[in-house]
Amino acid sequence: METAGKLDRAVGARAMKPQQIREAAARLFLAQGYGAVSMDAVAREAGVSKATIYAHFADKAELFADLVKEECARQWPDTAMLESEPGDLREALMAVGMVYAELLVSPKGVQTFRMVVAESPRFPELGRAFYDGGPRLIRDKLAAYLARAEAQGKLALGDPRLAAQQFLAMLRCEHHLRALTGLDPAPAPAEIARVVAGATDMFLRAYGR
Amino acid sequence: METAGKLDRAVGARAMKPQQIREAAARLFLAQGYGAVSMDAVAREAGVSKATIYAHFADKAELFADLVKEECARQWPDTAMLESEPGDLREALMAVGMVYAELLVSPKGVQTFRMVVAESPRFPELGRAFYDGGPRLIRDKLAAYLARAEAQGKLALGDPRLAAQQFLAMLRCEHHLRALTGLDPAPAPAEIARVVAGATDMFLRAYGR
DNA sequence: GTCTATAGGCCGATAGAC
DNA sequence: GTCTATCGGCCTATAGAC
Repeated sequence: METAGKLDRAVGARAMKPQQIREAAARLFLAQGYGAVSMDAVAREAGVSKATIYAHFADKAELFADLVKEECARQWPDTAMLESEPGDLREALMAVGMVYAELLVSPKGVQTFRMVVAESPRFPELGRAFYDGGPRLIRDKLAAYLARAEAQGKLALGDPRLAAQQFLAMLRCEHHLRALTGLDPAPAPAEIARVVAGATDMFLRAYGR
Repeated sequence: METAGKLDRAVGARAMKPQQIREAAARLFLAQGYGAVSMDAVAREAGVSKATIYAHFADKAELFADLVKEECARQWPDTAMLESEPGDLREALMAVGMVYAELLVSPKGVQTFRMVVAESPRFPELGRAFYDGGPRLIRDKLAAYLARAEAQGKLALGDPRLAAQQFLAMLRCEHHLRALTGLDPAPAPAEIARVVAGATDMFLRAYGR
């Protein structure tokens, strides 16, 4: 197609088709899983031929692993608020709790979690990318934040890392479980807020001064 | 085979082959997932022909769903301790916490969780069977137990159900996450005990009297 | 780089003998 | 009920033209 060819050169979009492929494959794989998506389906969704896919990706496994790893790296929320000096603790816990809890039950969050858990036996790299880039990172940042708050006399923790784990675990609540099992794909934001407030209250009752 | 035929009749084992099929299929499906297991593989593992499988199960989907549902119903631990009158609270929380936390990271527990989460989009019944038979049941029993303890003046809860969720969520901890993602398939029992003790301590600090 | 066409294999499910 | 043998289809991956 002459027009498309000229457009490619006009915008310097050498990586246009590869990008189309990545986006189409990500949509399909995340929604349906590795085994249920055929390369024909990816080609159709991307509007290219199957041969074009194989010109850019070695095989189906590489395409899948590439995309899921990318999704693992990108989806995590901004936690800059945990790097500043501790101000109002309740406010900080509510804020970080809300963004994390909402991510957990969001469509993207649920799909990514599903793929990683389902395919990590065959793609061990996915488990590593997901855990290190997400839960582990957040836990470390929160643990450091809590330790600083304790140094300021605002908390009485035994083990900051354990305390961080406990708070985050309370966010991976039944709403998360119900979203993962398809029983409640989209919990109401008010419900999420209630759980986050509950976790914050309980955390401060146990560890606050 | 004459001998096997006589044996079948001798022990009245009309359902011998079906049982072999169930066990073989359960092993393979739980370990490798729906898409990765072929009916040929099930036949080989069970020591029967493919046609025999289809004489007992309508198709691959039914066989899979049957087995996973069965596993969902069977695996949950005994929670009779939550039905008696509340005695020592710390002891009860530690006991129920240990059996639940150990189940969560056990090979069977991890495999079942993986299958349910991975396949619930295509098999919604699995999500229902898992959630209602497991997490929901335990949560309801624990909530009722905590409410009775509160009536005895042993606790000061806002919402018993929320409190039960919080305690159980702390058991679905990072060990669970790491087991699901294949990063740490078998956490040390001492590590589990530490998490359960931590959850119990924190719970009693927040809600105890 | 991108296409059409196809190789080559495996899979789910069934037919028919016993 | 159980087997052997096989069908039709779909899937991954590639060859070869442009």
